[in-house]
Amino acid sequence: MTEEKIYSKFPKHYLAVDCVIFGYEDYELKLLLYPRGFEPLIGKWSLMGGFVQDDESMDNAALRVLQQTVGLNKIYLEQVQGFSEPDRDPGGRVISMAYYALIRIDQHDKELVRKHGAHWWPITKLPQLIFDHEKMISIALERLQRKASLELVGKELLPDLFTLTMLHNLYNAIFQKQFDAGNFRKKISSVDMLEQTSLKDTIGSKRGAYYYKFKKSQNHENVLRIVKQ
Amino acid sequence: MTEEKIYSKFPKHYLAVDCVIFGYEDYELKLLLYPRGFEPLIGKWSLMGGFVQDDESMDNAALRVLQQTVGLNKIYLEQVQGFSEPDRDPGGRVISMAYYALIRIDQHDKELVRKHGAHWWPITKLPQLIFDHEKMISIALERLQRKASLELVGKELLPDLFTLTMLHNLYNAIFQKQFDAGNFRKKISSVDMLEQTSLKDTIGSKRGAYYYKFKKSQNHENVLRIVKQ
DNA sequence: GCAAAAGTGTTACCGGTACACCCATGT
DNA sequence: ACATGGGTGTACCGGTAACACTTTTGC
Repeated sequence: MTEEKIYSKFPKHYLAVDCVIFGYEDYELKLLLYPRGFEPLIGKWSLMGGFVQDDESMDNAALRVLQQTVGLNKIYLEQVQGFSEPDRDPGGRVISMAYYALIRIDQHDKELVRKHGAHWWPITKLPQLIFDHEKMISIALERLQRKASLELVGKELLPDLFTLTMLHNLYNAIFQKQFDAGNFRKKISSVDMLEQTSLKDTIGSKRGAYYYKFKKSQNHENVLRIVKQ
Repeated sequence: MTEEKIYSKFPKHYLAVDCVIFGYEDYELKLLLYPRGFEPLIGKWSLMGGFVQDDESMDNAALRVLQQTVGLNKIYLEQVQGFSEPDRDPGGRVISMAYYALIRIDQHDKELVRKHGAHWWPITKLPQLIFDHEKMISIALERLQRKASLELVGKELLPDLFTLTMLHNLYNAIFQKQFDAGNFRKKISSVDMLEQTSLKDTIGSKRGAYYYKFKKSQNHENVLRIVKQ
């Protein structure tokens, strides 16, 4: 019994993935946006996306798109939500699955990104976007915030070595608020996930701040609760 | 410029929705499952599903499927996650979006359900299921638990009038644990969402327990935190 | 010495938890 | 009267938030 025989009376649809690509730079959470490369709405700012192929899962489609656009292949990725209003794309009936990705701005392939005309936008000053991409971003940000409040993100957004102040600033950027420095520090120390190194950052401060790194064996029992849910 | 001209070089896919239908009865959280009606794996237990049509969103496809299978048209519904492994369905390449629904077991069309051969299964004693449906269920349950810990579910699962004990038992069933009765009661009272009626349930107890109902204007500011996230 | 960032300590308060206790009523 | 579930009160404990304070170093 072939596929055609079984399901052939049902309609088929174009299926896309759209990636909300988060990065962190200059005390700001940023998003990588692209000028759309084809009609309709060619040239308008857009999330990077692509169509799902026959032999790949949506996760893999998103990874492939990211590989092609930022030149990285080990990327933290999370499914966000499906978008399927019949008229969401004026170019045709396309169902899209939104993903969010976390990447290190300093690690991605800048040349590749430049060639596409892409640009890192601060999350607080986004341009107008096509279709339902703004909605995708706002839900993706909520998801990132939830993850960050439970899990200690940073591994995906900061350099291998980082100071607690850098982590603190990252969290301020993610939640758009000022966490108390002392309390934040204590909270972080209470979960046993970071390892102090003997190195110090002497650029950002006079006294110097110890660099930390993530422990190899992540202890997933210890959950943070940076903000109340 | 027609749809064909723009996107025609990309593949199309079958797109389905599968519904995790939660109900509550006899102190247990239950799931409505169906014997699959066609090959492959005909007769095996399965979530109720259906294919997305050209002119409907996935949400509407799920609502249509629910309408056709339990005979209700105002149903609480939430998207769970997309499933797209190329080989997840041996009958063909089908991407599926899982949804969960909350319905009142006493309100649905029992005759319609019986005709389909469907059965309400306690969440603790599920049969083997086809494809990745067990995964869909476990994620849907997590989502339901999260919603219930933040929002006070009950409107969708209990009768219009209910006692605090009934709500307590519902929460015990959802979280598979025993909440302290006194503390549960206080927590519920602290969020201003229920209205005490003058009626009493005199069947379940000798003293009698007041019936409550949900207030018209839900105060979404007041969030519960039944369990820590 | 002073400014500036790193890092520690202190305290008051709030909310969760455990559990004891009283209440109303049918038998 | 007593068993049963409904409903209330209390006391302890731990986490959180606000904020004062100390440390180190470059200028």
